[in-house]
Amino acid sequence: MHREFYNRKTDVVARDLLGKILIRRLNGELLEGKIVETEAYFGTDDPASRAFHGMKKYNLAMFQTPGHVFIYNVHKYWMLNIIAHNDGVGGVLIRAIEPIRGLKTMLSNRHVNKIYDLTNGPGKLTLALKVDKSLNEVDVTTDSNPIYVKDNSIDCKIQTSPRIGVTKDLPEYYRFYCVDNKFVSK
DNA sequence: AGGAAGATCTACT
DNA sequence: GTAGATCTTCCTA
Repeated sequence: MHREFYNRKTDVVARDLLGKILIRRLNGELLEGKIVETEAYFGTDDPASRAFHGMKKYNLAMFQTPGHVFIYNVHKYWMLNIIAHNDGVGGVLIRAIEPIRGLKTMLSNRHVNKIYDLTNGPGKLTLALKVDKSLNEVDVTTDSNPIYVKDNSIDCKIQTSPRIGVTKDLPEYYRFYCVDNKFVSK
């Protein structure tokens, strides 16, 4: 996906990322999944955002070029975000993917047997894809990188809801997911 | 140096 | 449905 895709309003990009293919290059193998659930987070106006308290060492990626990855830790798990904004600051949290390729490796990375439990949550999918802080600030618009996003036609009905797990949410709905998809988080 | 918070997950009832 | 585990980072001293 080209840079301009991410250089738009954060919630628009979050919605448009549904259906796109997330690819992780790991030890010469490609692990792929279709994005089926996302959330938009903004800058200093969004109390749930990691950028709410301003620029810090750990959240620098949030303030930089759209199309890069921002990785943050919460409760022992790594969260995968893609920076997307034009006027201001923002990022898209990848909350769930539908595994397409490299199932065997993902299952062993997670030590589970059931594919519906494999990548249906932000902490689960980063474990399955072996994503951690070392991938912070990687550019997902470059296909030779260890993690990137490929275009794909949208083939799901989109639904919105309040964001999950946040203590101080905004009044608008900023969670987007594919209706009736079995790989969306619960 | 210590405490608290957090965009979570799992295992149990 | 609720509790507890667990880790990275920040804040205060």
